[in-house]
Amino acid sequence: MKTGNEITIHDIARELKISASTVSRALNNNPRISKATKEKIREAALKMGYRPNSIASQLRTKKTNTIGVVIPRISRHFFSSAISGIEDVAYRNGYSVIITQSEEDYEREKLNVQSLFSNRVDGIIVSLAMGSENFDHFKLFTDKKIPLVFFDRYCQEISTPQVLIDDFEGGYQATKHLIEQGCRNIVHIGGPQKLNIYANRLKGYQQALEDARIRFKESNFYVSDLTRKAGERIVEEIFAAEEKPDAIFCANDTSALSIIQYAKANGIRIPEDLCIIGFSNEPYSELLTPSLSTVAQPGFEMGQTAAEMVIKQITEKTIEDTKIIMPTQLIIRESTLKKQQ
Amino acid sequence: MKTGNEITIHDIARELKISASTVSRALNNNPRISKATKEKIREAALKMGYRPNSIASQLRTKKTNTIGVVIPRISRHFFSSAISGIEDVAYRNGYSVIITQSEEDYEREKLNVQSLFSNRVDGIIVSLAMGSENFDHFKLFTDKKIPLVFFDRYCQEISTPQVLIDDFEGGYQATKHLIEQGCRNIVHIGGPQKLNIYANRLKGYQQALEDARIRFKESNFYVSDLTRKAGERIVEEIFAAEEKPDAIFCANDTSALSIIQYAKANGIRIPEDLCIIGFSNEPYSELLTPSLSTVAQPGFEMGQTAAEMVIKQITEKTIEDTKIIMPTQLIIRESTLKKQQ
DNA sequence: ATTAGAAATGCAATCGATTGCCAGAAAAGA
DNA sequence: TCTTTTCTGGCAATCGATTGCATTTCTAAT
Repeated sequence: MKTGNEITIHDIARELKISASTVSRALNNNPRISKATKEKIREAALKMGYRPNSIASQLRTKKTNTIGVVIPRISRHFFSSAISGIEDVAYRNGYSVIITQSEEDYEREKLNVQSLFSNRVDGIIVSLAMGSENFDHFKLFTDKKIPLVFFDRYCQEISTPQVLIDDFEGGYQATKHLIEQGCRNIVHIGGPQKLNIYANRLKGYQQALEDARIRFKESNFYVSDLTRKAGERIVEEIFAAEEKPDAIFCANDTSALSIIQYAKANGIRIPEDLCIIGFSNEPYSELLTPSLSTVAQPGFEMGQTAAEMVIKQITEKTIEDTKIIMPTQLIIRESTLKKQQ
Repeated sequence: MKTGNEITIHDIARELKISASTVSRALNNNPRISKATKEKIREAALKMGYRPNSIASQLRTKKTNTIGVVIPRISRHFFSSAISGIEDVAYRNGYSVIITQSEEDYEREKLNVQSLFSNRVDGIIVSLAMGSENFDHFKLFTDKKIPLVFFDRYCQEISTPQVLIDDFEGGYQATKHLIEQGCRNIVHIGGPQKLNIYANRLKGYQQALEDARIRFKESNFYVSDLTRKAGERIVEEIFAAEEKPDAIFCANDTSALSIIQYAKANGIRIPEDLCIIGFSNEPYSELLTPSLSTVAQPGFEMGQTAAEMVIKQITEKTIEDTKIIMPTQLIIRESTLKKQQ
């Protein structure tokens, strides 16, 4: 009871007139300690209210049992599901999780990564910010061979495990579905093409057009940051143009929402005049009127997989370079489902 | 360069032929070190790629600069906003944040609290799980005088700072608004009454009725866990009964959503036949058709305030017992706004 | 030139748990 | 009975940064 208040293994050792090493080993269930002694020590530890000081242990073992997470924003449903998946796996394996948000900002992402490094996390899971231009901040991790796993939004320049979804296929299916509904003049509102996910959704869209022998028109492709505001701006632009589209495939639900609201306000009938499909299956998409067709991403499972991958790398001390691609699921709702024609 | 790869203050000291203490002090900007030396040391540190080992520092100073957070679930918009508020303040003050989810489960909450304690967080911010029956796990913190702040859902038995919203007033305003719309037979669907927030919303409802000289009927009050499922069950029960209500005040938006969907499916007109108001202003509530009236909570600001309070207690080493009550905001939308009569 | 006093820096213990190596005791074999 | 193994357990160094106290160096005053 010397040290302030905190009970240490030394206090237990003194109490039991044995050495601290024995206490440490007993509590870690080391086979070198006899059953009887272990029992005695555990009992004393419990009685004295001992709580291991993980900081001390971390310093000595150079393991923090902590996984860092860097995501754009926690409030997006896809990411909060992913976090739940990460936590699920992490806690079951005895890891804590430190979550940080970049808020789509490069500087903030950099700071977060540095802070996680200083906190000596055993590994990190990252989904890039839209604003990220440079990836040097990850060298901190790759140089020291600290496991790094990207999910959803990754960076090609760094060879490290990735958990992705099949954005190409998602974009393909969404577009194909629109074509099957009879749409021919399909606009695509995409995100920053620096990000793999948006580039692939575009490719899927283009491929579906091509397979249906519909020519891809540059003028039918818009890029934005996919916020609601941007959606509102773009939809006005679209409908101010000469030729009106009969369908819009948005790279996320947020911009699809803007379109729906614009359409409703301007007497454009959905899906009769205009079909709309989004991406991500935000919780609200099924609640809209008309309900929004979209492409679902398995957020929770992606989080789980990413966590399993970092933990595997941490424990096995192997830096692999596996890439896991998870399937998307086309969800058809009212916004694209024309009545039997 | 002895120790593996990691640069320590000793490496810098050796390089510059000075002592490690001087390096430490210089990097901490201690006034006892001369400007010239500081400059020299900082330069060397930068050049050598030195990264402070915060674990070592934490062990020595017994400060982790980390705040733990325990919330029911990250996916609820109110909580993710609160987290953003917490992070905002925390990062600006040099703290990391460890977030854990109880998923409304008592056992999980207990585990999370214990884990945060073992991780030696400098303080914790908690919003209780619905399932919490017992609060002994917080003794770990209160006994050791580690700052603990409750927000939104607190526990009366522990005297510690709280950041709350004015649930009474929120319930009162919501009910009063319904009465002003001409509703007289108002049902309230509340949450577990163990939780202060739901008990207070009920009280506000009752007070509003009383002030309008409407008798509170026990049969108009339902308790549930406020999930969508529960909402569906209850609404059927309500409309199976003899006397139909002309308004329903739900303690959250999720159950209000169930009601709206039931009403739409059963030809009950909103707001003409039935007014509905929720609580929390989930992002989807404004997107519903009809859009849902609700009571907004300042989640982000509550998070900020809670974080400021823990940090204040950490730095000033005072355990106060302040209670901050933040205002709610009634948001009137289509689901309660009858046309001019 | 000398020395009190201030300024700058160094020494060594410390935080608490872990672990390689060593030692005593008991068990087994010769 | 004596030597060799096998078990248990202890000693002391270590992880890297911090800090009270001691020491050296410098400034300035006599």
